[in-house]
Amino acid sequence: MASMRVKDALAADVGSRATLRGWVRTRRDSKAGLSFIQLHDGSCFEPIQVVAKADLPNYERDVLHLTTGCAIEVEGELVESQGKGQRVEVAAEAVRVVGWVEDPDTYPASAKRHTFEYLREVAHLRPRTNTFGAMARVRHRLAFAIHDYFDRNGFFWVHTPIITTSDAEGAGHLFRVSTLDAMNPPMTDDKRGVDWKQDFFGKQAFLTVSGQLNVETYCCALGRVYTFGPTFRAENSNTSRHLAEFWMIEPEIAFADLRDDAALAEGLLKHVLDDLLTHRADDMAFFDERIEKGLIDRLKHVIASPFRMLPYTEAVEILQKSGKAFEFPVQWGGDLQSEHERYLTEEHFKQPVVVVDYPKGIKAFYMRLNDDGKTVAAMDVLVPGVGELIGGSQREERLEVLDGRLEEMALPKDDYGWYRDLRRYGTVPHAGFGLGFERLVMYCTGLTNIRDAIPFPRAPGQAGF
RNA sequence: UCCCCGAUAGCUCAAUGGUAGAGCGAGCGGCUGUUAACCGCUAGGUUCCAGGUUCGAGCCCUGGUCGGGGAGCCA
Repeated sequence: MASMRVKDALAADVGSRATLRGWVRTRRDSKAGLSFIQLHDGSCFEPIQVVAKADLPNYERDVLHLTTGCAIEVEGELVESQGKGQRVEVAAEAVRVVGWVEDPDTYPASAKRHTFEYLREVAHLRPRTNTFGAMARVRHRLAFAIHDYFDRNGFFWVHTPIITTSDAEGAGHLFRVSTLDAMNPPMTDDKRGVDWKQDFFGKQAFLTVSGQLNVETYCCALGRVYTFGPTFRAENSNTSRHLAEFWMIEPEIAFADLRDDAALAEGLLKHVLDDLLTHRADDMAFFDERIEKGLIDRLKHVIASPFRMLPYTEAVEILQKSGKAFEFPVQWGGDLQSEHERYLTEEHFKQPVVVVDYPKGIKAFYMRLNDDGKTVAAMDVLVPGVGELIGGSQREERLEVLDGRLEEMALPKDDYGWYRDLRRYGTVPHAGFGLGFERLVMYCTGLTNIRDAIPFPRAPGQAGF
């Protein structure tokens, strides 16, 4: 008989026959001559209850020794449950042990509450817990919904490179990619440094920090494009919101300005939240009950209300008039600190806020200079609990202005040859943003540490598993 | 990288400088169509590492390592 997944068994008609395979979550015995086994196989949040009676030939030998984590195969009939808590259960006719837990006393994912800190140390077993099973399914659904939204709106997924030789993307420290012998690298003739010409790519290479510059080229040909892939930052940042390896979604739209960009961000977020609540209602109910009370209502509120657009200059005024004693003073021209962003989105507006038109001095070279000459068409989408979920901008499409910005920031024009070409050959206004996927997962689940929003987190000093 | 806090049983945590304990988990037994089951018993320890102070250190001091919270950088 073909095996059935728990998800389908829970929805199947009473009287159906089923073979189920999965892992034991708990076992409870009754002296009435039967054992209850909660079996999960990852297909959905709920486990299914298996009722194994004492007349099974291996009841004494096997069933009574099943512990949390054992892998089993159960064959039987789906029957109406006599107990409360579940509609159907499996009346087992055979229980086969596929894999035992060798020492139940030290099984790292035993049937008790574990802290997230501890579970990070057993990242290979934590997917068996409620929380991390749910996290994995939510991640999948969010990724699916993102692709779905873009596809429906005429976007094309562009696969930008992971390895880049452009060290000028201006977004933090890079991880070097090299095949040279680190102990004894070839040196230049003057012995002053490593001779990168002899390296694999004939020049220095790194892991990408952003696909933006690359995706802009396809934007200026296909019109609506996006990237969705891993990105890397070699920054020594130790916070609950940063990873050294994270996934980023970067749409780029042609013939568009910052307002179009903000509208896209809002449309995308609302679509994926709605899709998630619809398709992963089981996991979301768990996050709502156990991780963050009121989570579902919060997300529904976000879907229902328009995002608040807030020019940076107004944000500064609000902060200055707030009467709050901030650790860092608020003044026009400086970047908003975490505490400022938190105040705006968590206390003042209590909803996502799109801060736009930042001072040019604190933003990247490629952001479009506004007519005031002081600000650039940049935006940050700030959300309660997570902070900066999205960072984006309208790109500078005027070659002479772009060159002026490069010069201002002392960046070598020659390094931006192909990027500048886009402004020389049929340039158009265009805009885009970067959405941190793990931050989205945090925002949607209520998880408060980004290391719990990705299967295998990479952070300074952490790359086990 | 900076500031603060922490590290004791498989896990979560107690323990005036003087015999290292509990809850959960685990094993065994009891009870029960159970469902975070319940009741009883039992096992389980190089107190993170290296030094130091002391008659005596889980506790005090110094230096590491690792973890957490916050900050910066950002997504």
